[in-house]
Amino acid sequence: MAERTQYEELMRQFSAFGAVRRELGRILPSDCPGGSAAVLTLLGRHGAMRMSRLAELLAVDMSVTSRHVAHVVDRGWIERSADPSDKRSRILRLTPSGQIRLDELSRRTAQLLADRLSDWSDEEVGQLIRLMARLRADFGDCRTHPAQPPPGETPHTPELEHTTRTPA
Amino acid sequence: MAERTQYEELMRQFSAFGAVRRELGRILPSDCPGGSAAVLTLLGRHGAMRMSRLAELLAVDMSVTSRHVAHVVDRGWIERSADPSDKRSRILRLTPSGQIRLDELSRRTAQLLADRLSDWSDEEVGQLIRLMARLRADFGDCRTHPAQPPPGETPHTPELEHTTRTPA
DNA sequence: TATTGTTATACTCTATAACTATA
DNA sequence: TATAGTTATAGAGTATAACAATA
Repeated sequence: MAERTQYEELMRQFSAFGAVRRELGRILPSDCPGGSAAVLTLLGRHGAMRMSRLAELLAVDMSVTSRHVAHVVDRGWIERSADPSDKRSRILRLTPSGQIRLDELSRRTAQLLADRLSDWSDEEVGQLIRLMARLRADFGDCRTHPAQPPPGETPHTPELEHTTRTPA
Repeated sequence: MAERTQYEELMRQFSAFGAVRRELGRILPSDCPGGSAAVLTLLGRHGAMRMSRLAELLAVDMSVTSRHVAHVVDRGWIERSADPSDKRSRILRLTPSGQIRLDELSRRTAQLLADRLSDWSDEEVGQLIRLMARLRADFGDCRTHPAQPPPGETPHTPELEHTTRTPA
């Protein structure tokens, strides 16, 4: 358990991290914004999956996922096929052209990181990865355990949710 | 210098960090979005300053800073007074009501972090702070050293810039 | 002419809500 | 009735460009 001033400093670093995020976003091709890149990356890493699973991995609402996916499908980078076992579901899968796109993105990103973090040791990069993974885990299931809303405000999720979707 | 797969993993963590950011955003009062909170925090930490300095600390374009500041001024949380030494400039300063708002935000944020990171040691939180600060430094001056733009794309900043503003 | 700041416009990401189709 | 997914709409954040006032 850390002290309050430490939490304030951590919050400051979180806020400043936006600059890193934006810088990484600048190397994306104009037809492949961040949302599309995230979809390609997750499909590349985890293989074919349903929309709901992708929404969970992206940690955003399924409506958002649907929009990102539509953009990527339009460009032919993934295919959206029917799930024979449940006709409501759709299975997402990288196409060969999507794999090429992903490889290119991956190469470009690694290049930029290698450039900016040239004086970081392997161990230091690993440390940051571990801490951020743990951070994510401890904040994980954000949408299933909503924070106490500000007084006078309506909570964004009225009850415990076990899905990553808009309440009906 | 780390390996490529490590950079890809790091990128994945960066991407997933969005969920943490959004969760932290959910505890903000509806009249104080993230941009306003960042303005208050930086003025509280560094004291009165000019727009250009604030834009530099926020690491966003001055046009964005201007918008955030206008929102905060409208609510009476900061005052925007003329700089006697340069009539083009404006000095920003927290008002007493802004200080109260900031204290409240700070308290609420520390509370959420203390809750989510309850099993992190003081040392671990410090480690994350140090690594993120270094990350920010190594990505720092993003706008003054633009990354190589994608092939076939126009660079966002045509030349080396030494200010945080839209090229005229 | 160059600099400080503001405003108008456009784009991305996100959430909520309403809707369709299937279970 | 509940679930998977889509679409419409609204709000926040950001960047670029054009502009006004001052240096």
